[in-house]
Amino acid sequence: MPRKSKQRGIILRVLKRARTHLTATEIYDAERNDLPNISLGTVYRNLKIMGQRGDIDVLNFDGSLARFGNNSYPHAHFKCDECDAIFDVEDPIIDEVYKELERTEGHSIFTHQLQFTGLCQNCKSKILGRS
Amino acid sequence: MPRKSKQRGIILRVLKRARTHLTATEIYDAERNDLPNISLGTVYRNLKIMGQRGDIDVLNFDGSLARFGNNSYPHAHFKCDECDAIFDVEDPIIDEVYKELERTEGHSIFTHQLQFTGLCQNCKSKILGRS
DNA sequence: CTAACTGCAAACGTTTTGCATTAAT
DNA sequence: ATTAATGCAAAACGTTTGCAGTTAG
Repeated sequence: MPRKSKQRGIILRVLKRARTHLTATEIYDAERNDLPNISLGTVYRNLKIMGQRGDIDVLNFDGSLARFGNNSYPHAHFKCDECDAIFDVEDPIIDEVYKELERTEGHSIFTHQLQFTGLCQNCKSKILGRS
Repeated sequence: MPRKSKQRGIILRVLKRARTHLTATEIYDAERNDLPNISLGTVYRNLKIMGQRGDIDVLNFDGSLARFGNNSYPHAHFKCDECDAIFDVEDPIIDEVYKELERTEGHSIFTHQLQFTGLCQNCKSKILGRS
């Protein structure tokens, strides 16, 4: 049975406080403020466990990895092409989409992942000028 | 300006013939039937080019990479948890979803990627018994 | 002839793993 | 006391890159 660990607790705190999704190395760096001796291996081990448990949100945009804390409730992701920040956005996939797809395709759907890319509000005004 | 290459042509043929999406190494292995001396580096180089050109479909499900030929028209993907095969499925995200999200979130959306997981028709009947 | 493309092998960044030690229960 | 979790370092993995030679235009 799993035990509590200071290291895992702090990972979750780091993720909850972050404004955007973080890579393993960014988490590692942040966590060293509190636990200077934590190892990157431990961060990876815990992120894996927490991802499997569903405690956090594991995200692969292009082959690099980012994670997110407090897997609050269903949401999709938006990544800005310009500044690379990742935002949570409303998820338009509802039960009826599952049902309709299951009907047309014949598979049984359990989960989904939805990602958008484009320009975030911030970068948009920088580029287009703040009219 | 880009030139033709036997290697790149065969990659596309391999992808078009494949029943499911392939990893770089699988493509490499398949291609060695025709070009025994092709190198894995060349496969990666070409997959990258073809992906950028939009000739093929580049897919990241969990940190591993799969690709798909003949980027026919917009579709979503379904991966079977049991047999790991990837199927193209109908994409429920339509223009109006973009518009609605842009309105509520304030970002400008250019692209999206949508992936489902679950049990494919085949594995479902294997597991549940062919009633 | 030019330069895009190749094969090869070395290098790279990310993630995983083995092992002896530490710490939660 | 038991054994999950750790730090450390080495290894594994997928991918990229430098280079000299080849090939398409």
